[in-house]
Amino acid sequence: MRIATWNVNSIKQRIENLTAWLKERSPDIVCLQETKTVDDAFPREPLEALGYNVAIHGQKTFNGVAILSKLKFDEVTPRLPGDDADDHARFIEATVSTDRGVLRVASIYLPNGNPPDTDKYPYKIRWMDRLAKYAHERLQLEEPLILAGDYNVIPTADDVHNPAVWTKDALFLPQTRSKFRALTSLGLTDAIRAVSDDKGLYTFWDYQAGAWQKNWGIRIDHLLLSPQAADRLTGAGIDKHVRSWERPSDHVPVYADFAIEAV
DNA sequence: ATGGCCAATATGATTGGA
Repeated sequence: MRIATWNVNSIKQRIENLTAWLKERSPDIVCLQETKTVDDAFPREPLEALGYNVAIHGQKTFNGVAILSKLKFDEVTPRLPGDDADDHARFIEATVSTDRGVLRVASIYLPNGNPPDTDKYPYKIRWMDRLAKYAHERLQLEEPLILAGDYNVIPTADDVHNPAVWTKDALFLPQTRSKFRALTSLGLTDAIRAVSDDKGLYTFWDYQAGAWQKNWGIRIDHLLLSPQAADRLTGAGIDKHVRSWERPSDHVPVYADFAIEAV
């Protein structure tokens, strides 16, 4: 079972890159973020033509998440619990059936939080608290659980080209990193860090200032695994080459492989 | 760190991204 996450920065602008990458990497389940469209306008057909079931939770203009799955969905649930007034489309969870029982996958688009001196930062922190509460509850189910998405968190100084530049950014502030550690400390494993201690593993390069050409990247897209998923992890990687394609997203796909099979 | 981008929106200047 191969499970991936990709912030596509508009599903409509990225549909050709997405289908090309799906053919190349053949993931079984894909979590998408920043689809940036209402559900009625989501391009389902080219994805269904490749054998994917499509679960979407979008909104006009901004945000938007989706899950693609070659396995049939058993349950699909949009919205992160904990704040009924939060109308941003940033979370969708689905379950599928496997030889290890229920496999639960969530596609997550955690708020950016910049600039930190506005109400955007406390919204990010509250969202992280809600995510930790949700994760704590889900972990008690003792299922294979994968929380995959754009976390907008640079976990450590090894995950950014020049840490000093980012010290006052919402993605790297001490409180942000502390909240991320609180999340992983519940018992979640960062799939990429389970397979590599290398520096320079990035998932995002800004469109501006030649960031890609200079490799000024950051690692902010993560797959966090419950113990029951981490125990079955066989590999993980970042498809960096996708950033060099025509009309790229500023993020690239991240994937992990598991010794878990469809039934 | 920024000279340099990109996407959506009743299409022209703004907002959001990270």
